[in-house]
Amino acid sequence: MTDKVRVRFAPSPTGSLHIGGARTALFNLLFARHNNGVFVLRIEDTDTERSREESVAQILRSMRWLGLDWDEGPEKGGDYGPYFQSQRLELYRREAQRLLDEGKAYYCYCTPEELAARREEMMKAGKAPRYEGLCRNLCDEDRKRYEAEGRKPVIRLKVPQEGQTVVEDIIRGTVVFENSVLDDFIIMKSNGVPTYNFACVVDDHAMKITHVIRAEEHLSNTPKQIQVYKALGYELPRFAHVPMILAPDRSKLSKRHGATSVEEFRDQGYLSQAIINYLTLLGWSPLDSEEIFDMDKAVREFTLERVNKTAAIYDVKKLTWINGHYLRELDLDYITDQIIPFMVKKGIITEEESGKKYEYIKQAVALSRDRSKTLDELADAIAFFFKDVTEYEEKGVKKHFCKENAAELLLKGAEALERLDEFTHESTEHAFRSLTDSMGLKAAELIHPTRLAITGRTVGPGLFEIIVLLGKEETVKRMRKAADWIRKHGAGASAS
RNA sequence: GGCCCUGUGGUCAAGUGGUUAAGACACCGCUCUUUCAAGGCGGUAACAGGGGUUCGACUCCCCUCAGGGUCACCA
Repeated sequence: MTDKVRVRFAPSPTGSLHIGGARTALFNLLFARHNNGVFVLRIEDTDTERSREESVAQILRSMRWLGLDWDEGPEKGGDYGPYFQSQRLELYRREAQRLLDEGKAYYCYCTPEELAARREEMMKAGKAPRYEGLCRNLCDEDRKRYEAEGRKPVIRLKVPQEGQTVVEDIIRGTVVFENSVLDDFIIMKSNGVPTYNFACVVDDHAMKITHVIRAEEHLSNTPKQIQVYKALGYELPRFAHVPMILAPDRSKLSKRHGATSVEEFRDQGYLSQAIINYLTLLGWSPLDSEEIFDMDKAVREFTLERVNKTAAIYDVKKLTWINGHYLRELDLDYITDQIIPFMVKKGIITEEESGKKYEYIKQAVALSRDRSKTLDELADAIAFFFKDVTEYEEKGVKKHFCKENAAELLLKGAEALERLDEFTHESTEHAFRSLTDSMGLKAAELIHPTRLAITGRTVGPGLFEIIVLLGKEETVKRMRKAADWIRKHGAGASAS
C-alpha cells in the first residue's frame, strides 16, 4: 500500500529566497504534482536570533511570484499545522522528554565556552572535533551541582558509537557513514528550542512527509537525522539530495556574485516563466531535447531518477536567452502588464498614464520586444515613444548627421511626410522612397538619419513601424528638431 | 584535517559495455535586411589522469588529482 506522496520545502526565514532555494522548492513541487501528491511549505524559524518576519513575507512573495504554489503552509493552513516551527515548540519538548524518559537522550551542562575550548584543543591535536560524551552519565549529584551553578542544560541524543548509518538516497544511491564519526549532538538548545536536526525530523514525521527532497548540503546531516528517527521510533522517509547550484567561480552562491535572490532577478526584468524554465533545466533534463517548456510539461515528465548528481554552475547568459524567448512569445497583454512597473520606475510614464496609454504601450512593446532580453531593457528600448529625444547616439551622429546635406535631407523628409493624408506603413515608406529616388539617393540614406532623429539611436524596430506609431506630428517635429541640431552643431562637425 | 558527494566542450546537459559522443547557451562565420534583433544555415570545442576487468570501455572496479559539501546551543 502506497501512502500519498507528501513533500515539503522548509526554508529558514533568515534572508531572501535564493535561486538555489527556489530550485529546491521547484523540484519538490514538480515531484508532488507529478505524483498527485501534496506540497507543504514549512517555515523553520527556530533560530530566534536570525529569523525575521520580513524574510517570511519575502519568501512567500517570491514563491507566489514564481508560481510555486504550496498546498499546505503559511496563509493556507492544512491538517498538519501550524507550519511555523516557532509555534510547534510543545511538540518538540514532548518528544525530547520522551527520549529523556527512555534513556535515549540526556542533559548536558557544558557551556558553549567550554565546548569551544575543547573543540579547539581537538583541532590542534589534529583530531576531528566531536563531543566526547562528557555528560552522558552524569549522576544526580553532578546534575544538582551544575544546576546550582545556574547552568542551563541542553539535551543531547545518545548516538551509538559502533556500526554504520546508511542513507538510501534516490539520487545518490547508498551512502554509508561510520557511526564513529557521529557524536552526541544537541537536539534541544538551552533555551528550550530544538535544533534543526531534531525539529526537522519531528515535523517531517508529524506532517507525514514521504520524500525529503533537499539540497546536497544536507546529505552529511542525514545520518544524524536518521539516528533521531530511530530513537523516536519513526519510520524513515525516502531521501533525495539534489545537486547544489554554484556561482560561476564554482563557489557557493553569495551576494558577491551579483543577483542571487529571486526578487533581484525579478527587478532586473526577468520573467517568472523564464526563471522557472531555466531552473528546471539545472540538474534535470526532459526526455527530449526541447529546452523551452512550461511547468505543465515539467510536471508531466519530472522524476527524481532523471535528476543528475553534479553541482551546476548557473549561467545568466542562458537565463537571459530564455527570458528573451518568453519576452517575445508570451501573450502581448501579459508582457505589457509586466513592462508598466519598469516604465514607471524609470520615469518614462506615470502610474496614471499607464491606463490611458495602454494600447499605445502595447503597440510599442509589440514593435520592440523581439530586440530585448529583459523587461528592463525593453522599457529603455521603447522610452522614445513616450519621451522626446534629448540626445543622439554619438556614433550615429558621426555616421548620419555629419554629411553635407544631412539637415536638408531631414527637412525634405519631414515635408514629404507632412503632405501625407494617409499615414500608414505603405504611404510613409512610399513617400521616403520616392523622395530619395528623385534625389538619386538610396532609401537607406534617409532612413538611418531619420531613425537617429526620432529615436536618438541607430538601432531599433523598422523605421516605418516607428513612424506610424509615433504619429505624423511627433515624427515631423523630431525630424525638424534634429535638423536644427545639425545646423547648430555644424554639418561635418563631430558629435558634441 | 576527518567524513561524504561529484568529475562529458567555457557553461547547462544527453548518454547506463560496441554511437560519426546528441542537443542548448555563449562564441565565430554566412544568410535575410533600412539598422539592431529574431529566424535560417554552418563552424570551433568534451569523456580529469593512471591502472585494471573485458574481445571491446565515457559507461564497471581501484588509485591519484581536482572541485564541492559538512563537521555550531545556524538551518
